[in-house]
Amino acid sequence: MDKTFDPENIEGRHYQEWELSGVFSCNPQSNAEPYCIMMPPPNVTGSLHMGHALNGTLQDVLIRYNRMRGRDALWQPGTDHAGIATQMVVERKLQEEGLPPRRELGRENFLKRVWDWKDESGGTIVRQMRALGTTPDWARERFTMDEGLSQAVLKVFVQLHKEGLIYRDKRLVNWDTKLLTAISDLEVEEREQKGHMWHLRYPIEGETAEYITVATTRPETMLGDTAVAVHPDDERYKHLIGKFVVLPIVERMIPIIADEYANPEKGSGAVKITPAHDFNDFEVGKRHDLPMISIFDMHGCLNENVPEGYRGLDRFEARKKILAELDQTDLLAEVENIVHAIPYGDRSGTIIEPFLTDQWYVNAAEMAKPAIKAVEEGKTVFVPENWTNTYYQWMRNIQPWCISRQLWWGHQIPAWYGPDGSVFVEETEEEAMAAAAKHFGKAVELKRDEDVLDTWFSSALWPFSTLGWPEQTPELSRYYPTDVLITGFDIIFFWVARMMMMGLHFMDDVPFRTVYVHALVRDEKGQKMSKSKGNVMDPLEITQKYGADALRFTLVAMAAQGRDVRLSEERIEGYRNFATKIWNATRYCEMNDCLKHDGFDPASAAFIPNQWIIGETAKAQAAIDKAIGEYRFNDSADAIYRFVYTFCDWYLEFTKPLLQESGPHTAEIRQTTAWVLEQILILLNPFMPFITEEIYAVTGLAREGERLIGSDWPTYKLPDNKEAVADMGWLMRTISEIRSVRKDRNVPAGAKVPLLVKEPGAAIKARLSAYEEILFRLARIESIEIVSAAPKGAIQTVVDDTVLILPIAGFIDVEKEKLNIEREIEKVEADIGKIDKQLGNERFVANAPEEIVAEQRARKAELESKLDKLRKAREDLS
RNA sequence: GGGUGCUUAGCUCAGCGGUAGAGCAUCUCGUUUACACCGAGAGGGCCGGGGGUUCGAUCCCCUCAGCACCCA
Repeated sequence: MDKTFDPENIEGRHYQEWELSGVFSCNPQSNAEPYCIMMPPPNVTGSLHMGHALNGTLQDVLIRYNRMRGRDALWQPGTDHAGIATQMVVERKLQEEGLPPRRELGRENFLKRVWDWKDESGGTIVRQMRALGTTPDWARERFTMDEGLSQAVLKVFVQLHKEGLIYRDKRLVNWDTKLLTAISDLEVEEREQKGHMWHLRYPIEGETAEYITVATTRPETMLGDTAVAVHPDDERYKHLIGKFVVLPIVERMIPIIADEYANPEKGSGAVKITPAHDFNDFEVGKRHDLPMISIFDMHGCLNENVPEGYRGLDRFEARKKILAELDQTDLLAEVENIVHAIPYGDRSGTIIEPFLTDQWYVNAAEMAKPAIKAVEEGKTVFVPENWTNTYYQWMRNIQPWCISRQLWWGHQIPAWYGPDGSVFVEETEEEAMAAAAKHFGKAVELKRDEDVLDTWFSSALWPFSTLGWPEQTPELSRYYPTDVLITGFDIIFFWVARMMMMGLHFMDDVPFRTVYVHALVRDEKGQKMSKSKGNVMDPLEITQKYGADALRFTLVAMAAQGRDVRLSEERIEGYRNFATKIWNATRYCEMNDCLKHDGFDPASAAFIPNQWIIGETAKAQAAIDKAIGEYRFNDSADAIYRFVYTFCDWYLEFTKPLLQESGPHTAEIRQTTAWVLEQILILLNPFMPFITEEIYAVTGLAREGERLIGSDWPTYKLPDNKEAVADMGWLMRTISEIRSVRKDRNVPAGAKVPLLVKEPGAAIKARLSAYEEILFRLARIESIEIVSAAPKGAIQTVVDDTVLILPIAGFIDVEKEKLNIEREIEKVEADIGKIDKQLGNERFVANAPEEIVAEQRARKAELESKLDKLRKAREDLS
């Protein structure tokens, strides 16, 4: 074996072997209990970032672990067509290549180009996931625009429409003036910005020099004002209600109305109402049956509904011009500097315009009801559970979901319009024609709705559409509901909530039993990684530099519940070193002929250190099981990490001297070492699949054709090993204490010293003799002698209640030594004082659990014995 | 404005009613045939402030301060 592990050379090879071996595949025919995870489908043309790496690693740990535990594991992979994002990329490409924009190109030609782009770059992210060592069932990979999934979309749309849960409505939407499409309220990002509040004076009709002042952040919308509202109880304005103002510039007469939306505390207390361009005003307009005058076109430029001089102006130019004109006519009362939130499109980055259009909506409030109930009843559980509140809060205040997008890339809405505008929603054009013929009494020409559906509409079906729905496939009945969904909190609303709604409606059961919500990956300073900040870490570069195992282990080790992952390269380097450590431990095993354990039964181990390390192996396994079962990924990583260090630092060091020459336990030590090494490989495999697989192969621990990925997760049946734990605990404490004393007194590392033990009991005597060789080597001791008193100038120290004496007079300063002991005595006295205070408290003794009281009494006795010995040691020094 | 987190060693973070922990960093030592991508040892903490509950609070409750994020 080489001296260091070289991940780059072996990762690709092992991955290929795994994939070809077929272990990634689920097996619907098997008798094993199924275990299923739906991969959140990444954007088909995207590339892998750290968020994907974290998400994928956690899922892979669960899948590998459960596969090893004998479950029939299905990790369903796939990609999402990402309507807006993908269409934007292709449109930008057209521009770069000097080609005509999409509307000139025509729908068919444009879509062909998008598909070309999808074919060209579509595999990227999926290939990149392989570099991480993730093991989804690639053969079942799906794409949201696959035929089957598209069929599911049609069926769902049509059925929900027939049930009245999807409907067409004219209302205000969030309109993106750059992408020229509606977007959902979730795709709008509010950004705090400095701006102005302009106070405008509107002349009252029929009065000279009487005005009502309204304040607005968007003066350009005044061209669409159809009322001024005041609060019904506002004494200042009561006399004006029912009168009219003359809208400046436009010269339109608009009423002064009473509505509680007007807030008397804010500004002048009067507010302009523009029902076609503000969500609140829209509601006011509906209440008062006001006209809704739309003044913008889809590009955000003023349309024919405004005075001639303003037509065609961009909304922000119009603002300047209006302010100038109002200022000139002395109708601009005041300009106030304020900070306010402005809506931006999360994709386009442009300011979103509330815009009055016809769109398709899902009655989300209705569909949310069962989805809320399911979580209330515990059918789906969030981990960490506080996300439940976030889910409820959103679901209980849910707005109609606008699902139509004025795009071409996506699922075209299955709605056809007749000559009179009546709509026929059917899965196919033929059915729509038939329905229309029935409606009109004759065949008519129909025009299909040009719009497509929000991408999240199709991904909401993912947990059942990927399993074959609407066909009743064996997979559908076997794997739905899935076991767990692993996802980031940023898409709880976008995706998780919608899957809940669709799953319950069409499958009559929740899509997943558990939702594990992980945090965002940030940089080491806690900043969100972004290309513009230049702080992104590319998972592939990291993988090349440190190995996929190191990255995976780091992500798992840092995935504590409820915390963001602050990733630093140092940490990754540290876990790369951990991998090297295991590699070198294996080399040691190889050199010492510790790679075979044929027929070894760990329960039969006779040598105490062997019993102990075997017991520790079982403890590590139990800790990993517990941690993974509770989705405490960081704890699982910690458990295996610690165990590997215990094995290397203590067990291997204990047994080293015993392997130098043949003794009564040599054979069993070799077998135990080999056995524990193999257990480490298995237990670590879900976290670090490459290095463990490689070691398994090169050491010959694997039998012909066997791979760790397909091996069984262990469970151990072992005899009680309390004695071994006690012995080894004592041995480790003793060695550490002697090392510490030597170091404190600057005894040269190479110098061997005698160890004197003062009047030990029978048990300690036995230990001293049993582990003599180990003590000699690890504590650099040359002899052990039982004595009844310490010689002059020797160091005394107490382990448990045994006095250890190191006659190293040459290295010590008696005065300093006295101080050392004095300090130690003070510490022990303070501890005893604390316990005395507790035990002296009647209420403690009466109320505290018995075992706590007993524990404190025992501790006190131990400390007193120690104190006694320390005092004697102090006397000996003087 | 409403909500949710967070505040523990120099840094990044675990822990969470009963003796304060890890990694990294720092300091010291290291010709021991696995490993310097290493080992051994050490230093370093009013567990954000204040109140309460409790025999006992870093942990539970209230409150204040600061910092994040989400929703309006």
